[in-house]
Amino acid sequence: MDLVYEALVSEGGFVSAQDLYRKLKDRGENIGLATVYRSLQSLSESGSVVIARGDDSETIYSACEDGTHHHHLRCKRCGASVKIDSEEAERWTASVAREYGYVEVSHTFDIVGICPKCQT
Amino acid sequence: MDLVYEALVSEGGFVSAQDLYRKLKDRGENIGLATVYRSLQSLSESGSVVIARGDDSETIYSACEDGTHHHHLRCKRCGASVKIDSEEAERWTASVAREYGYVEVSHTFDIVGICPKCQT
DNA sequence: TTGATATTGATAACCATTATCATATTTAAT
DNA sequence: ATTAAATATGATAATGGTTATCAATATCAA
Repeated sequence: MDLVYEALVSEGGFVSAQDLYRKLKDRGENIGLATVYRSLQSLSESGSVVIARGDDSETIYSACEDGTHHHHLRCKRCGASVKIDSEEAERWTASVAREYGYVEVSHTFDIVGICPKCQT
Repeated sequence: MDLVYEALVSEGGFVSAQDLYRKLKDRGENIGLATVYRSLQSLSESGSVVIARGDDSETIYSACEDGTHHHHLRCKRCGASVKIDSEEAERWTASVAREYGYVEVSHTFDIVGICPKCQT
């Protein structure tokens, strides 16, 4: 679990479990794919890893110590992400929910683009 | 394809391909699962069906003729959804993208709650 | 009609994720 | 330190949604 977390931290952005597993194996670590999945799930439950789901069918993970609610702007090329404040958007969703009488409203934002480094 | 579209329209909200297939079969239609997937994909490409991805691993679809960019507030119980205007949120994402120098930024919002009808 | 093209349904293949299980490792109590 | 119980690990099988394959059928043009 520590191994997985460190690898994810050194990754610096979003990465899939499969990719993380491959990189750990390439580095010579003796680790199983199941352990990578288990660790990522535990870490996300404990709040030190955030989960996102891109357009493809893979779930992607990123180390993030910030337990407060926020969102990420993610690079579709390299997976790098910046934490973004979303007060405005929070207020917007709350008012929309109220307007239509929906309760227990939660939201997930997937905001992707190309980061400055990945722009040729 | 027409059959799938009509079934999706009569559904009135978000539903998975598997569920739609089951309902069509239960109704006595002679249709294959592959055709349901193919039709939904074509329809989403032509812009008459929108795609969302819930918490679970299923992709869900909803008929939506509106080609303009907007979002949906969806009920996690019954799949019903209301179209919501998102001007505010659009401006917010655009300004965030500019702030961090990201280009070609797109976003997907998944906003779910419990609709008035499903509140006991 | 007839031949070419496209669509369909059944089913196999795919692939990310999860469950299983025997082994190894850690922990706790004596 | 020893040992027994509890837990974590790695390998691999199983799961399930989605896609690819392919023969059969339907559509269309000449």
